[in-house]
Amino acid sequence: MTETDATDHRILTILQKNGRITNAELAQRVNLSASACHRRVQRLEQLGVITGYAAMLDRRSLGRPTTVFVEITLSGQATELLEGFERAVRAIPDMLECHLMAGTADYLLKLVVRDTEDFARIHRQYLARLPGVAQMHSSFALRTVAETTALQL
Amino acid sequence: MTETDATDHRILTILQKNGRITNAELAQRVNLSASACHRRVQRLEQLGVITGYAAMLDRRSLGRPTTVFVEITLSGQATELLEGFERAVRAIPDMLECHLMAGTADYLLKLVVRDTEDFARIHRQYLARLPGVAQMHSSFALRTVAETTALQL
DNA sequence: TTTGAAAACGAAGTGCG
DNA sequence: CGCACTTCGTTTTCAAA
Repeated sequence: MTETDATDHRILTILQKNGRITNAELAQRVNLSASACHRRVQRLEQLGVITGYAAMLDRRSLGRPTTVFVEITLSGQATELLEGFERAVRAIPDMLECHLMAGTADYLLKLVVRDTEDFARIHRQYLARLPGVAQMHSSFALRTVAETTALQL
Repeated sequence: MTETDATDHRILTILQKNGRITNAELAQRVNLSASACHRRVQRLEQLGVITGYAAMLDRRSLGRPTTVFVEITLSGQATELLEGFERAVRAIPDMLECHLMAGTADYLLKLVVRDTEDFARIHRQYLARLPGVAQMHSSFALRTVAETTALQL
């Protein structure tokens, strides 16, 4: 909690938007010398606050414009059942997120697909074969109003 | 639309996992000369296939361990209503995603918060004040099984 | 112990064959 | 498309506060 200060937060805010900024420019923007700034970034990486760097891609250009959310209820709450389900879930291609939700042992999955036909194929090939499923409900996103991974610090 | 070949896909797959890899190493891993590889990456950036680079942060370290999904039904479908709602939604802090869903003019929001109390505050301050809302339902994630932004190419 | 200046090293980007 | 060269950034070291 007290392991990151306000300057760290400024650094992280910049790096979330521009993960490839040069250390020299980053240092300028947070009013530090290059070496002091460099040491802070290294420390944040070592602490695991920065887990890595990623290129952000345009889904549309790559033929995955469609986001689908799938809600799944399992037939029970036994640990074995959940483990088997989760193992199978991890094998689904283009599955971006899977959350175990509070309440009724529901899972919420987020997938990105080419089109409805592509989703039908994924459904047949993967979703319909998931073990221990009692109920499943899929919802398509018509339009994404906002989508980011950047935390506000 | 945009023509990308198998080598581009290999480049993108690597850059999604390691956005700060050096051009020299990237070139080696895809069996290209440094200059050829460099030109491809530049082209992908220029085409908008690569939209940027981001540091990935650990939410837990930064005190935002809790993911909440909020489903909202509006009281109508008038363009004005949607626009007013979306404008207000964009002002919510720690809102990572907002999707307009097919079906019943539902919105699905994803937020990351410190704890349930923090969510209660955000609810009071922002969610409860959104215009045109007929129904709202919030669900907490107990555990995140999988979470990535990386597309499988 | 922490900081900044600067050197040494390595990578990126350009232009030319 | 590849090579070589120039420029620029990173990273280490060292000295000082």
